[in-house]
Formats: sequence, structure tokens, C-alpha cells
Amino acid sequence: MQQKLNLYNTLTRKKEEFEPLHAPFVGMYVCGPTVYGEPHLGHARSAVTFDVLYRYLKYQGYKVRYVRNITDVGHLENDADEGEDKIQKKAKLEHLEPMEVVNHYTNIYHQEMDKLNVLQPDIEPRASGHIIEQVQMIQEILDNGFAYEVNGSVYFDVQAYDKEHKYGKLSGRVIDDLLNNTRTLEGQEEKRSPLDFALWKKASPTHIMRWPSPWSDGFPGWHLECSAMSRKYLGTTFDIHGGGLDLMFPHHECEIAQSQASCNHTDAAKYWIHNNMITVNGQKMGKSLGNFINLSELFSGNHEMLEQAYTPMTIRFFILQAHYRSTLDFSNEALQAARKGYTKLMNGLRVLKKLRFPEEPEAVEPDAKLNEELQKLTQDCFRGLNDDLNTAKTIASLFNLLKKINSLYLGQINIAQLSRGTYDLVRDTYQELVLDVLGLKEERVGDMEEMLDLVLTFYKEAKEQKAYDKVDAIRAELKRHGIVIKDMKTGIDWAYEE
RNA sequence: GGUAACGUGGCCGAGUGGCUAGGCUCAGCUCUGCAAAAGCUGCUACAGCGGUUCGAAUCCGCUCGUUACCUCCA
Repeated sequence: MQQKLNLYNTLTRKKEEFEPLHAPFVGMYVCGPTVYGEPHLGHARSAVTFDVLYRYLKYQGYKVRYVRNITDVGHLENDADEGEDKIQKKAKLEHLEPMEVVNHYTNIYHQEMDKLNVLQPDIEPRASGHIIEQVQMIQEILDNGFAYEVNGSVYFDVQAYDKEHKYGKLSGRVIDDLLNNTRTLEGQEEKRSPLDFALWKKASPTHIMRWPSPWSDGFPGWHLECSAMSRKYLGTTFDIHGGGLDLMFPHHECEIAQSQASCNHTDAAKYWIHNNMITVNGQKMGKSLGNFINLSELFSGNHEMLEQAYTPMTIRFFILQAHYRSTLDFSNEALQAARKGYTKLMNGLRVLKKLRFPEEPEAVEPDAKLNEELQKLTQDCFRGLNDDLNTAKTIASLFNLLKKINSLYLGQINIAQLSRGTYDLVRDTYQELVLDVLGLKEERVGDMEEMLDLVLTFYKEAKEQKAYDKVDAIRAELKRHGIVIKDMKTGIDWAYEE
């Protein structure tokens, strides 16, 4: 195999070689959605990014346990006393049971992820199903002296924690700076310090989602669920923790603190990976700005910012064409370019299916230089992935490989000049990286391929008879369905229109 | 205010101290009944100003500009 996988670790601010704690097993936890609204382009980016990481780790032979949670409780609008649970708020708004809201949006999330060809995680725990674990963890933190109870609510004592361990190591925050710059929010009297965050909140009489605990009938704080669930399924220390860059502080910082405060395990995860945001006109796409585009709107084209509909694979390709740690700017132009690029890659897949290495070796000298060049191109593809999952680089390398594949197909390069080994390497690399690792798939004809081949035989006949009216008619009709005919020296074939 | 990041050709987007990123767009050529597809060629950039260096878009400093986090957010 090529060089090893390197990942940028937010914790150390460096690219590090990936070395699992207990190879061949890999534990990976990624923060999933809070299911109180429709998934948007931002959710897609996070999901696709970690989907590729998951796929690539499996491709390399690791036995991965991928855990991605569903936040269905305890995610407050703010930390104030009357802070309202997002789910509950939405439920009130729509006159539904909170669990109806949760189920509704969870289902949509799953459907959209399927469309994007995002593999399901191995475990998808819900916060509401892990109250016992969370209560237990709070008790541990209390016992260790890093939390305090006030009126039935329990808060994490950041300053007490900071004395023994360092708070802010992930995000690079310094506690004094935080104290000087914290905005004053309403209803924070209970907390000893504005930096403290809720582990358990006592429910107000009108609060629907509530569970019993030693302190009060209430509900857990948002940061706690990830700590409790990752620990339950992956252990106190695991390999990879992922999520959006916007979760780095305070969410992930708090997770690290909770983990340390409860079971004295440093950092919770060895590698902390963060994907960057999607922007619109250079501005972050987010709820608060109201400039987000839902996936369903993207797929239907039903949004004022959209000039047309875009297919799920176009979106996936669009995301993959940028490195996950840079911001990615949304625009119709960029998506249309992505559409064409994606189609080109898919056509390459089809070409490979039809290419055959000659069984009877021809009397042609193998071209050592050509063989070497092709082998280097395949290595480039992996080099990109190994370099902090640089899918943009990998895709560029795949396009380079594709040029050669097309030349082989058109007979511009004689296939007999390749060794069998090189040929297999080229074919396998292209197919496996596109389909298995990048997770792209054909979206259009599917099982209509045989039909199309039949049409092509008619086309060929008409052409031989020089019945150009018929030829043009067939071409026009196929074009209506997004299929173009390729007349090549070596034969006739079809391809997706780009 | 604090802390980070970024500023690449018409657009999107990689990148390493010296060796072609790639995609899209545009123009031309080859092929072709005409096309298309594919291949080839061209348009050749690194915010500005200094510095380090034989050599910097790539390292350092300053300036300008943009963004993110510091409150919920993927």
C-alpha cells in the first residue's frame, strides 16, 4: 500500500499519521443533527466528509465502528433558566408531540442521506434513549468535585476544572479572555460563572420532555449526550471524533472536559477532526442568517437562490471537489460545473466496463514509460486521500487517469502496450475510488443499458445505409433523454450528456 | 475587544521553496455526412509592500481586505 493516511488533528493543530489505538479496530464518533428542522447543505457536507473517512478506513481494511448520534432532547436555545428545548419549541409551534417532531425530521434526514449515498453509521444512538448513562456521568462529575447543584439543576464548574486540567485546549481559548468577553445573558443567576454549562436542568412545570433524576425532574444538557454515548459505545478513549467546525467551541471543548472530569481520561478522542462551513456569497450558511438551503430544495430546485434542480450526486461531487477544511462557497455556477464534472467521471466508469484487455497478446512491445506513467497516476489518487483526505486532489488525479482511459478506449493508446498488471491497477483504482471511497454512483439509466445498446444497433444500421434522416432522428430522441451518441473509429457507444 | 483562518487566472477550486493541479467557460485543431464524444493546443494566476534565499504564490514582517468562533448552528 501507499504511504499512510495523515489527518489534521485540531487538538494538536498538525497533520498526524493515523495510528489506531487498537488496530485493526477503529472507533469513530461524529456529531449528528439536532432533529428539529430539515437537513440542509451544511448537514450534507459534514455527513459526506465523514462518510468518505469511514469508507476510506474500511477500504484500508480497518474494522470501523462508526457512531453518529441523533440529538432529540436537551439542546437548548440558550443556557438561561427559561431556555427552551429546540425540539419542544418546534413541537409547540406545530402542535405535535415532541417525539413526532423528532421522528419526522429523523426520517427526512435518513432519506436525504440515502440519496447522497451516505452510508449509515453502525450505531445511531439517540440522546433520549441514554438518560440513565447521562445521569450516571453527572453523578461521577459531581463526586469528583467538578460540578455543583443549584435548585435541582447541575452545572459544570469550569474554573474548578481549569485548576487541575486545562480548559480550552481544543479551541485554544484562555479562560481569562473568555471571562472578560462573555456576553451577559438573561437568567444566569444560578451559575457561579458564566462559563459554567448545564449538565442537568430542572424542568419548568410546562416542560414536556422530562425525566427523573437524583436532583429533579428535568433533562440533560446538550454537551453531555455525546460524552455519554461515545463512552458507552466506543469506550473512554477512542480514535476519531468528528463534527462541524462550529461545534469546536463550546460543544467539543465541553465534551473533553466532561470526559476528563468523569473518568479522568484525557481528550476523549485521539484525533479531533472538523469540517469547515458552507458559505453563500462568502457568508456562513446558517439558521440564524436565514440563508440556508435545504437538501429537498436543492433536489427540487424550489428555492429563490436556485436556478435549477441539482441531483444528489451533483451535490456530493460539489462537496468532494473542495477540501473539507476550507470553506466552500455555494453558487449556481459552481454546482453546474460540478454536474458536468460528475458526469464526466461517470462516463469513465462506463468506458471501463466496456474496455477489455486482449486475451491473445499482440506482437507489440510493452511501453515501459507508459506503464510507469499510469502507475504513478494511480498513486497520485491515493496520495491525495492520504494527505488529510484531500478529495479535491484525488478527483484531479482521477481526471488525469480518465484521460488515459479514454485514450485507451479510442485506440489513441494501444492497450497492448500496457502490462496486464498496469491495466488491472488502473481499472481497479478508478472504479474503487470513485464508487467505494468517494461514494459516487450512477444516477441515470441504471438497468436501461441493454435497451440503449439495442437502439445503437439500429443507429449503426441506419448509418451504414447512409440513412442520415434516421440517424439524426435517433440522435435527437436520445438527446432528449440526456444521452449522446459517440461515433468513434473503434465503434459506436453512448454517454451521458454533460 | 480576544482567538483563528483565508485572500490563486473569466468562474470554482488544489498546491509544493526551483519541476503541468484539476474541473467549468472561451478559442483553435484532429476525427466526422453534419454533429457530438474523446484527444491535443491556446488564454497562465498567485491581494499590496518589504525581507530571507542562488531561487518564493509557497518562509518571515508589515499593510489592506474577507470570513469564522467567542450565543444556538454541520
